[in-house]
Amino acid sequence: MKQDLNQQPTVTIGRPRAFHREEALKVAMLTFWQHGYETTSMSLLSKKMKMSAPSIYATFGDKKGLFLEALDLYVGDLNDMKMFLDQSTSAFEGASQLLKMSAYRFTDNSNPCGCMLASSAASGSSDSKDVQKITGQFREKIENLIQHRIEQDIKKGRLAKSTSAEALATLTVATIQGMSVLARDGASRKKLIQLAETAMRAWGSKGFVF
Amino acid sequence: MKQDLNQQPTVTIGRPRAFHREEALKVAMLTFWQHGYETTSMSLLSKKMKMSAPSIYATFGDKKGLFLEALDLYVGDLNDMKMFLDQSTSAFEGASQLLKMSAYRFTDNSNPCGCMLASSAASGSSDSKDVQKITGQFREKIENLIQHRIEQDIKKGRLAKSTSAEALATLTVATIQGMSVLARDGASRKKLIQLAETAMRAWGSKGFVF
DNA sequence: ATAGTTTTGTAACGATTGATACAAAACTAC
DNA sequence: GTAGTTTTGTATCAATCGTTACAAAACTAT
Repeated sequence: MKQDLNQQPTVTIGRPRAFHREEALKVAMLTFWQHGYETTSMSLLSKKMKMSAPSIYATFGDKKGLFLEALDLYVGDLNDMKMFLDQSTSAFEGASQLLKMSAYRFTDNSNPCGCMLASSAASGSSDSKDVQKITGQFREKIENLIQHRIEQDIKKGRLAKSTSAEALATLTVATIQGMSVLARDGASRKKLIQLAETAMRAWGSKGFVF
Repeated sequence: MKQDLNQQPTVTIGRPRAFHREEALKVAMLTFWQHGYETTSMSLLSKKMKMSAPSIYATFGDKKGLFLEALDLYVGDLNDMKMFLDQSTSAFEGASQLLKMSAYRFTDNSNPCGCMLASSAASGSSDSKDVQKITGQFREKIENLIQHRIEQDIKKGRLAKSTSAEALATLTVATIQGMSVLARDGASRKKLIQLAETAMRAWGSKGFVF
């Protein structure tokens, strides 16, 4: 019988940790979300996470490793997003919900404004090119999920054969990322919801052929 | 008779400058555009501009002053944008052209990818809050210009009275800013043009009531 | 030629950057 | 109690950050 390697031992050896890994990671996520990857200093992270620098390095490797873990935590499991889209009554409904959820998340007072994926590595020095690339790959994956969901509806005849799945998927992602910019400028939730609804009008009448 | 105070003297006193102010400023703009405000170092600027740090400081004040001048150079005169919108045959046509011009500019090989306004201060440390605010104010001004142009068409009956000028203006700005994100991810010009056209579909049939 | 003015290049400033060396501390195992 | 293991806190590393002091250089005016 196979052992569960993810299970951590109930009794650990050595001096016990003074912090909770997942909680500290969440704080790091929020800090990067607020201030960006390169423009967040280790000293600020140390203060916010209430961990000394050596503890952070021992736990997460280096700054880049910490950021990438924080980014994974922010994005979550993309399979969940895929399932959400698949279970939506239509591609239109799924994309619409995605936009509205983004509008809510980007203006949640208990979080920084906007989208961490959009802002935290929007620009940076040459040293951070790889990190910028990773955020772009996340966007690409999300766009592909949406595109595939739209293609399903086209095949089913739920959307016109002439529909460009790529164009609508691109619009959805671009709207989310643009929404993030406005959210960071201080745009209200109401305004972002209105933006979500307006963008969905590009799909045609409620996204139906009939 | 009034003197032209903008005219600089043909004969200057002291040691002549070894650089061309406007050319150096343009290089600074391109560097900030590529790497962002806080994530561009003075040493990189010094190298790219081919000016020593003291020369940069004597000419532009400090890093923030240099960035703000570079940002003004990037944005250009907003009156020009206002005139462009006013002279467009319709608000729809004006916004459409704006999106397509953005798609071109954001994928121009002789420039960095994307929009300097969108990426250079998308996030930053607490020290750069004021700079982030200024980029946001530019976006707000641009959105207002578009909104007012739409309101003109509504008054003229060229757009339905039920049209939300704010919603369409917000969508336009959000699309441009989202387009910038995709451009920096490496999206093709063709894809961004398609995005521009798709977003304009939210206006309804060619933006006409009739 | 000399004085006055401005820019230049060098060389450095204190502060902060990401990252570590090291020993005391706090635990388990035997 | 002693050995072994891991984390902690302190103190610091070299490098870079934005910025500036200062004197030599290059010009104009008289």
